[in-house]
Amino acid sequence: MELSKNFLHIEAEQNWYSHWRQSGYFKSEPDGRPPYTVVIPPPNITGVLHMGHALNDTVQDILIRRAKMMGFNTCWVPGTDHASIATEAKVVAMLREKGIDKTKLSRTEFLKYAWEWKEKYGGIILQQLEKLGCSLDWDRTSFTMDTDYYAAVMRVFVELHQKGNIYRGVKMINWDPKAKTALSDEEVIHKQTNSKLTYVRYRIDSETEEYITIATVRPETILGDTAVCVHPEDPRYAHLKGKFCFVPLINRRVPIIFDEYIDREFGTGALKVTPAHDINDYNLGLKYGLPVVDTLNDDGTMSEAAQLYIGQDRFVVRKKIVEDLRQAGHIVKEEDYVNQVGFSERTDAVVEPRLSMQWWCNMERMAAPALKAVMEEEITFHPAKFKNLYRHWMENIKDWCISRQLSWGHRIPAWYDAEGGLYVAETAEQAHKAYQAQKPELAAKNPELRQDDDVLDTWFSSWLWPMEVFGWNKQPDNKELAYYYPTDTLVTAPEIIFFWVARMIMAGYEFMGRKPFSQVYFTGIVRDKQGRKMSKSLGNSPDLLNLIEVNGSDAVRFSVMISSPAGNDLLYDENQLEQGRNFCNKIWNALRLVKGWEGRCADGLDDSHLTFACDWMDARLADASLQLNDLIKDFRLSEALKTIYSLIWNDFCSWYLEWVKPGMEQPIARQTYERTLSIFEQLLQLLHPFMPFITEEVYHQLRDRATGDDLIIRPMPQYAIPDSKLLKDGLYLQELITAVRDTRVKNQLKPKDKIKLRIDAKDKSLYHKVNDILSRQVNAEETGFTDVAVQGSISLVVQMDKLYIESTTAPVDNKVQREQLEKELEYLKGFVASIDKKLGNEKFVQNAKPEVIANEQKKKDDGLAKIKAIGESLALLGA
RNA sequence: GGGAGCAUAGCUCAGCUGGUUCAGAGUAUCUCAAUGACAUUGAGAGGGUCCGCGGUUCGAACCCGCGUGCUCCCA
Repeated sequence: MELSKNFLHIEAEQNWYSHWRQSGYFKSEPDGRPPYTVVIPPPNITGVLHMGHALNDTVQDILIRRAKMMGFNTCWVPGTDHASIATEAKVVAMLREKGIDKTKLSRTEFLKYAWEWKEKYGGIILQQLEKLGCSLDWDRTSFTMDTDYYAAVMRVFVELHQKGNIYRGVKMINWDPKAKTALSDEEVIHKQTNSKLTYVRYRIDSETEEYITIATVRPETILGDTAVCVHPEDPRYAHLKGKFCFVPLINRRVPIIFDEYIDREFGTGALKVTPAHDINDYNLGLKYGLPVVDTLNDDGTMSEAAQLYIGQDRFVVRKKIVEDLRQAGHIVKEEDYVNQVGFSERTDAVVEPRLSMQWWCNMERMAAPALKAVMEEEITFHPAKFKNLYRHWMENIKDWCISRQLSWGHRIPAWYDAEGGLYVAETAEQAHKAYQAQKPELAAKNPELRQDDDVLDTWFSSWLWPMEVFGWNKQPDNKELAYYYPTDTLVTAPEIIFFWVARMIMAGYEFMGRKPFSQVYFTGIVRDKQGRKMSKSLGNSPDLLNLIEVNGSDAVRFSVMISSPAGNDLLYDENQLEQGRNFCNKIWNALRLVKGWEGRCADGLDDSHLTFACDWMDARLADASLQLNDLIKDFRLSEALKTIYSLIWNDFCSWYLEWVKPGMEQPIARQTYERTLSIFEQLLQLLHPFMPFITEEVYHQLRDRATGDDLIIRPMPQYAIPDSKLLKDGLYLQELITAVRDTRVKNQLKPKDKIKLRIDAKDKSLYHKVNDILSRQVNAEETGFTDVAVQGSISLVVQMDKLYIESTTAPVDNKVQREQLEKELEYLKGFVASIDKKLGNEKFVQNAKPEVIANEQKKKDDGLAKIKAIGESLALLGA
């Protein structure tokens, strides 16, 4: 059958993905082989595939596919995350479009819509992973709100509550006024923002008209002020000790307090204190017993307590109040000011510090073993630099705010009775039982319990991922968990090292008593050409599915991997995509070439002149393969891909195939053909984890395969360390060919002009082996040895050998050659002189290692020999 | 404010344990090449103050200090 001119990726991708899947190659069951397990970082059900996933999931697929060929029982577990805030926001928006107001729905009704939404859209991202070629075990697909998973989250909550690590309390939290929920510290993104620093004067309560001026970036919070604070040693304010002042507009009389917390350099050195709306002010309030006036509603509008502007948005009020203060003569000045403002990770609303009753998880006890595991490399981080970051966070770990004022998620398993009594239990029945046992009278009279309205932070479920996907909760000693846990490699982004990685490690030790994974590989962040992070809001993320459709999955995988050094950010550039596409084309055409020889195979043909080529290519294969082992072990995947790329394009296509290629219409020896097929197959195998589709397709095009002979499951050969002499000889042959070609071009010999090549070499053994190849590659009609200079020829020197090119067609231009040789001679003389200087340096000879000195001596000898050879050639020219 | 990292060709980056690997790759640029697996190609060329200044050393892109610029994390 005729091969198409180009690789047709769309057909190949559909074909092979379904073939792999139907053949059960992605499936894993515990057996006698060693396992290699990866759990996917579960993408949000709201998400669509973007460049970040492409990078992250390609890396995982590479690791899995390679491990599979290495003989491991590989298991890559897919799944999705329910993503409370993001999903709830999507569902609310969808309802709004339908004209439905969420607040008018009961919880049950809302959840019905949310589940419908999940069923409809939640699987899209998983289907997109198929397009990328991901070899996930689809039968194991998990979701963080599956029934069993949900139960596991309940159990964990109750256990930690019993251990005293989970408690309920009022604290200052980060409030998202758009989503109307608490956020953890990790969900707040601090951004530099251009603000205004407003100087406002407060009248002192005294006989004379006296003022104290404070500076603030949040004038709307003035209405919640309950003190003004200055530094005790600040001479400017020493006279105000014991005095009071009036909050402008509302004339609240508040004390002037003195505390060393104040930065005297900032603003005027006087700080307004608003305990309800700033964490530091809150702490001051606690210290000095200040009242807390909460001037904001949960949606970010002013509350009744503010007295003014009630019901108006905080940002509107910020402008209005400055105007009103100005009218009243309280504004001293305004300055431009750049500060850090917290934004909600999910809704991008400006986060409001707010006092609130929430559920908390104390992490200190769980942090200890988790920190130790990473520091002592029970779990290794790649790159290791993230260990520091991790340690810093773990050593300063704060209580985790785990409640969210949302409906979509795991509802907090806490129930309250009419008297406010609390019952934490995995189920409502258990809670009721506890209620009846503890308060029989009340329970008889008033049997109803009210469940807490809040749900848990999403990460409070995903931290159980590596254990719960194998059914930990239902049966902690089950066969699967025993076999697959701890998993091998977690591949994720450094952005979620605290959110997720650290917490999974803690959960692993806490509930399984063992680490959840052995290695963590942190990929970089995908950026655009200008170095900006790819994001939906910037719109600089290309449409991945479209890229795959146009260029092919392999080309996309190539493009994200080739420029993704371990742990560094990836600057995505479309011309890498082109490089990937060209690479596919190159491989495809190598296939077309080799296939073209199939019908020209001849038995009994002497191919001894090609033995060198095949032996050398085998050695290169072994050489590269051993390098790959090390690179992949260290997660240097982009370098690994570069190594294979260069092996295929340069060694195989540019050199090897040219060396063994039969002449036009000429037959090829069957042995050479067979060896070429075998080499090609091995190259495909090395490349397969990176570019699975084209390699599988070409593998099948090369030969007729028996059922089940698929590249994806072909065991990787073990390569022995190759003969270094062979490798060196190959390089030397390349150098010879390049030098002669170069000389031809410089002397204006046309590619088709025939030449005669005469070689003056001390060691002729290599030439005997490669003469035929050399002749063909430089288009020489004759190649032979000589002991003397050949008159009227073009001469060149390659390492220690002198070569003479005789041409019948082109005139020999002495001048070009002379200049060239003289230039080289000059360089060599300088080179030898510099070594002489080194060797003449007594201190060098005394201090340097013997092998370094020997090497210098050898370099000098080689240099001198070359100088001699060039000198002879020059003498010949001068004649 | 605290901490971490980075700076090598126009661009993106390798360069491990200090020594020749005359500092490499890919890409971009320039020149040449048209029946031949592939122009999605081939053969070549040019392109570097290894950020600056000091120090250690026989010897520094590499180790140390200071400076400059950029990035990230935490508060």
